[in-house]
Formats: sequence, structure tokens, C-alpha cells
Amino acid sequence: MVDQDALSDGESRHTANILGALAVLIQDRVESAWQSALDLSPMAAAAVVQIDNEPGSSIEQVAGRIGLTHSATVRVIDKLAERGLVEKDRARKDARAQSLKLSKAGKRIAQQLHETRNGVTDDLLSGLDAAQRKALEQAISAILHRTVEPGREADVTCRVCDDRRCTPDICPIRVA
Amino acid sequence: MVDQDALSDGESRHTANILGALAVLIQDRVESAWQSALDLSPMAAAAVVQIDNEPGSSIEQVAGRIGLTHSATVRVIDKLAERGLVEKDRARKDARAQSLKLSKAGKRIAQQLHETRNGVTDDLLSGLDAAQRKALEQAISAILHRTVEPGREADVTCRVCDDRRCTPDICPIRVA
DNA sequence: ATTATATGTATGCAGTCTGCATATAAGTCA
DNA sequence: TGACTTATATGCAGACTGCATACATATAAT
Repeated sequence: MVDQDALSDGESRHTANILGALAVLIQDRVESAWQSALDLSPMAAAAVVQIDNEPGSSIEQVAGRIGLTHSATVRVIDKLAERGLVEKDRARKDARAQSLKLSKAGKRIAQQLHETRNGVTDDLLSGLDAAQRKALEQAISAILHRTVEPGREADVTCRVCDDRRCTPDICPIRVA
Repeated sequence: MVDQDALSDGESRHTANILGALAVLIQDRVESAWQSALDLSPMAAAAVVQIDNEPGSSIEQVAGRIGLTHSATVRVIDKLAERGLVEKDRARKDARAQSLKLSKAGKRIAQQLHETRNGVTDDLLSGLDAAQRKALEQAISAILHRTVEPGREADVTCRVCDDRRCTPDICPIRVA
């Protein structure tokens, strides 16, 4: 039985499959390392990153950028606050909203979180030569640029990115 | 503050980060499509794929290949059996073990599951030209071949792969 | 054959994560 | 002032998971 895919090229069929396997591998390694080394769930890690990147954010804003409902985000941040990683302050301008920021311990966790994730992805790349890396960079950039729609999906896709490694002006998802 | 990564090349630092973002994107799209279109959790999908690939497997064997504990796998398969997707029969050789196989509906779901995942990854590749695809294939193959350790991690990484697109003799994780 | 051990399944229990519905507080506008 | 919107918080329920344990079956040693 032949499947009805858009791509008829047999080579690309294989490429698409191993691309999916690579995604599984990366997420498995990153998330299990976060859990075991830092006791952070995937969404807790995302919340930490977002509060680190945009101090003063409200819960609502963080929820939108990590792709959770508001109530789920309230609980994620509640747990982080109980652990002393996040500090809540009612904002001056709008007394409804929380103004979130990381404590010193939270900032430390944020750095470790990025190091952990970067350790995984750097290790994957470390066996490639310069030409292979350049080709990979170019292909990934093209994919992200073409397929990620701006707005919510872009934010959610970048929810755990390291902004020291991908500022908005070079992010293939953001760049025009 | 400069971080202490193995890779000092600034270009590779960016590449590693967007590689991580790509993994997030793929897993988000695949898993949310499975959930909304087929009502399958990520691990339920993996169990279906594994039973499809190796009919007659025991629960224990499936657990090992998808990376869950035995008890969690019992429940995943129990739910699939309740839905009529999986059929359990006590094996003849060993009356302790279940011999799992997919029902007709289960096989249909398995095909849809692969089509859904392939739809996501094919779409990502569809904007690349032949040279880019070839370079990507080659880089991903090199990464998987070098970094995935045989045995448990290999099995778990391949837990939702489409064996019509990646037979063991061409799988970069399996080949010597 | 009997007994001890190992293997495969199943289940009680608890903990985490999530979404929906709802309640409360605070801001906005007619 | 009153109606509406926005931001947060919480009760509730459901899904998923691991640990500890119970039970059945197989295997091996005596």
C-alpha cells in the first residue's frame, strides 16, 4: 500500500521520518534532564524562561507565550513561587495583574536550564563538520521561517529558547 | 556573561538553539494533531505503532520500546483495548504474557497516525529544494547515528516511526 | 516432586499536570 | 452609578504516571 503523501520522492519520505525521530530524541533528552537535574516540568521551564526574558510580565502574558490556559499557568507559577524561584508583585499600573520576576535563585535556575538544553543540542552538533553545520543551520532556518506562523505559534515554539543564542533580529521565525 | 559551552563557534550556538526550537515545533504539531484528530495521547500513539510493528508483543516488550513503566503501559493498553483498537490474548507459549495485536480499527488508526505525523514533517520539508533536503538528510543521519546509543534509547527514539519510511536497514540509528 | 526464584500482569494509591467553570477583584466606558 | 471587560484565583474532574504490591505462571535447584 502506497500512502498518499504530498512528497512522492522516496528520499524525502525517509528524511521526514528521521526528522520526526530527531525531534523525539531532543525533547526526550532535554525534558528528562530538566526533570532530573532541576526538578522542572517542561512548562515550568518555559515559564521560567519567559519571566526571565520579560520581567514584569503578567500571568496572562506568560500563559499566551507558553501555550497554556490561564488557570494552568496560575498553578505552574504558583509552584515556582512556592519554591522561591518566582516573585509576584501586584503591578502599579494595573492592580489586577501580577508583575512577575525571577528571584536570584530563579535566575540561577534559568541559566542552568539553558545550559542543560544547550548541552543536549551542542552534543548533537558536535560530530558535524563546519559544512554540515552550515547546511543544517540553513535548512532549519528555511523551515522555521517558512512554516511557523507569526503570533501565537511563533511564541510557543520559542518558549524555551535561549535569547543569548537567538536574538529577535536573527531568529528565523521572527525575521521578515 | 559568556557561557561555558563546548562549542565556541557563535554560528553553532545559534544552530543548536534553533534545532531545539524545531524539535518543540514538531512535537507540538504532531502531538496536538494526534490528540485532536485521533484522540490519542503521545504514549498511546507509540503503543499502537509498536503493536502494529511487532504483533504478538507482550506488554512488557511494548513498555520497553516506548519507555514507560510496566504499570503505566498496562493502563495505556487497557484504554486502547476498551476502545477496541487493541486485542489481548494470553500467549500460548507463556500463559503469563499477553499477546497483543491491533484490531481492524486499530490498524486503521495506526495508518492515520502515521499519515498525521508524516503530514507534519512533509510539510516542513516541502519548502526545501533537493540540495537542501539532501544536506538535511545527511546531517540528521550523522547526528542520529553518532549520538543515539543502541538499545533502549534507540527503541524509545524510534517509538513512533513509520516503518514504511525507515526500515531497519536504512535507519541511521540501527545501521552499523 | 517440591520449593525457591524469576517473570509477566494487574491494581491500589498518590502525585502531577491540565482544562473547564466559576468566583472575586479591579479597570473601563456608557 | 451600572454594565462590561480583564486578570487572577480556585473548586472540580479527568488524564497520565510511578511506586509498591498482589497474583499467576514459568524456571531452576534440591
